[in-house]
Amino acid sequence: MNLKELSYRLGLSPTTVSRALGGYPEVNVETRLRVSDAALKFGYQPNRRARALATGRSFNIGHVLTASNKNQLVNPIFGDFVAGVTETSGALGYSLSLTVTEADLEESVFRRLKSEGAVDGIVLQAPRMNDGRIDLLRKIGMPFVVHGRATSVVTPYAWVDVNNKRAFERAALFLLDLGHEKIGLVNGDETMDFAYRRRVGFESALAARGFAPRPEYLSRGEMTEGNGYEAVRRMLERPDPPTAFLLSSVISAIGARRAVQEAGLTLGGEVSLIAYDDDLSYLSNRQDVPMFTAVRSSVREAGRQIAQILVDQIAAPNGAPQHALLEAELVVGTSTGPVMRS
Amino acid sequence: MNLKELSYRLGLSPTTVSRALGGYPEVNVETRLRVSDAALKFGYQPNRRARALATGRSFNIGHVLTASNKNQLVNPIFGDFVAGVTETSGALGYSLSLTVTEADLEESVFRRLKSEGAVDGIVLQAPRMNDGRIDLLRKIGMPFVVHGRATSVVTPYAWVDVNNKRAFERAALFLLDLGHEKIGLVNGDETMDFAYRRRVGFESALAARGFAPRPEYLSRGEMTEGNGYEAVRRMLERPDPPTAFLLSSVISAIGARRAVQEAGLTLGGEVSLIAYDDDLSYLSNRQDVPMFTAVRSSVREAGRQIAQILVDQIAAPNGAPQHALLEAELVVGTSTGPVMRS
DNA sequence: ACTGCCAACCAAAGCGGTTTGAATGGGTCC
DNA sequence: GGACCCATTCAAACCGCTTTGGTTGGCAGT
Repeated sequence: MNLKELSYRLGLSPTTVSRALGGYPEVNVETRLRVSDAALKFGYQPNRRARALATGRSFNIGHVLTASNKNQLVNPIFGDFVAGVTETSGALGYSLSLTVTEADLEESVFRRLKSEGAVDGIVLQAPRMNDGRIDLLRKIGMPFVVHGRATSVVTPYAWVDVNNKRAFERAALFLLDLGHEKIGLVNGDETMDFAYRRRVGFESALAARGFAPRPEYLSRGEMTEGNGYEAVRRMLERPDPPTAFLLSSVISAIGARRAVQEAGLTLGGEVSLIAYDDDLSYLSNRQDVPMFTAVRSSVREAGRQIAQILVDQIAAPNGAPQHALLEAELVVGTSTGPVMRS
Repeated sequence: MNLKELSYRLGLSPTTVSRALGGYPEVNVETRLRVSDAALKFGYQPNRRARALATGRSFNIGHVLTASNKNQLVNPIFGDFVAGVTETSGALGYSLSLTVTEADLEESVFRRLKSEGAVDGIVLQAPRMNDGRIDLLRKIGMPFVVHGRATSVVTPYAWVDVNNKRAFERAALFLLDLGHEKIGLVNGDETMDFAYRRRVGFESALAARGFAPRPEYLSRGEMTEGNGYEAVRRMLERPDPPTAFLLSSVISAIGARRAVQEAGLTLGGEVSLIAYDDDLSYLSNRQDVPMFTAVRSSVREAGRQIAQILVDQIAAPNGAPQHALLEAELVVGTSTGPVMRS
């Protein structure tokens, strides 16, 4: 069932039927009703491909996954993030279109998506501190919203980010207030902007209490269970081990918990731990009393806001770029306690 | 830059340019070269929307996420699975288009995707034992491939599945051979087909050794860390606790590990544990000696195969439905050991 | 009765490709 | 020299919708 067929059956022109369904005012109320009844009855849905061609919009928003051979890692937040984006974009009539590429081909993929007209806008994930993708997208005129920010990009762009600096500052101050002076930071890959900001927040808290950061208490890397385990194990093996840890993800925190337990120590006792919690659905830290004390911000909610901003941006490409800064909440769980003097 | 413009600059008709780029034989070699050079030079890419309309194909494959209000859970394998699908489908010229919907609206979403012509085929995830979606998709003539199977659907359809029965049978036999007679099964939601098959495999192994399944050693539910923890904790609190556990996912296995450690027991010592490992990239169990003894099959690889089969199916909708049964490997890690008599 | 206006509807021109059916022209064969 | 073929190329139709720029006819105003 297509428009021509439907309009023929109704004894109307395709124009009128299209307008009736599109909600245009120059259609008689009675006619509009007749049309929408018939559309329902015959199960008519405008063909998306034809609509896309006629309107010049694809009703797709794009998201590019990069997977180099070295790094087959899928971002653990991917699922929840995408669920959030899709939830909102879907309600606004857009679907999310995924592409995978080698990391070094990402820019050519953006160019292709643009010249093919495959997507109307792009969601940019995991910006690095100096991320060339932002300028590229602007240059080729592709609407986009960044999940995160890129410190060294100065021209304005649309973004949604968590206040990572403040979150880690608060977390560190919380530990310092409990008397912990030796705090290990198990950070993400610090070429990533969020990881850089987290370290800045951490060090700013230390400085506020008169402490200097100690390089041997810093670890950076992919946020996997294994890396969390290794980092904490190594630091605990030091002659002067940290009494507390700040972890960049619940996943690495799980590895940290393993290392702590293997060392015969207990969380919330000899060792305190605060994790950054993206509120992933399959790794819930939302028990009555959370297992991990955490700074928490829902990555799913970030996805929702990004979709909304992106669709706005597509509708008004020349409007001022919107952005949103989400504050993480500090939830106290069982993994922290006052420092124990030995 | 579009076809008309490009052909004008080349002094050729759109027809010839289109054919030259499309690789049709009736184009002079020299002309073809001239055309592809120019296309490269001007950065010409056929407009996807126009191509879609002309060919009647969208070059999208669809995947529908369901998220009811009760169940906001994102399948933990989602990220890796989607990465696998996209990897292969992308290489074949298809992108993956995601939609989210309330679970009870899923069928109407399928119908809409069909009548809108938004996607050329669908990847169906997480089939239940009696899954109406399979018959629906067949009925509306939408090509699809199922990730998993649906026991009570008898008409043939395309699928890729792991031999879940065999995997759990082997895992259980391995534990039985170590002398474990009291084995707890922490299964997924048994309305899901894979979970059902896993239990069948488990019980078949027990039967082979002359044991009957004990309902108090069975737990079913979402495969979260929390559920793994709870299930194992409860079973360990029994007067006659299991000496070994079979877990349906590494995520619940992580919860299980927590419960075991809290009970003051050690994995591979008083308690053995085997997990089903989907080989998720952010929860790697691929150390030199894996942490968890596991039956392992890469969900990403399954995604790749599904994409290939689906694209084949789209090209030849009337061909016999292909399928693939993947065998899981049993990898021995540190979480299992012979039963300890008390 | 004539003009002007407005509500309602429609024909036709795109959108940018692919594909059908035909045209062109040089070479081959007899 | 004429018929035939084949290799190339092209004009035009088509995919199914949106949108521009009318057209129609009834009614109010004078």
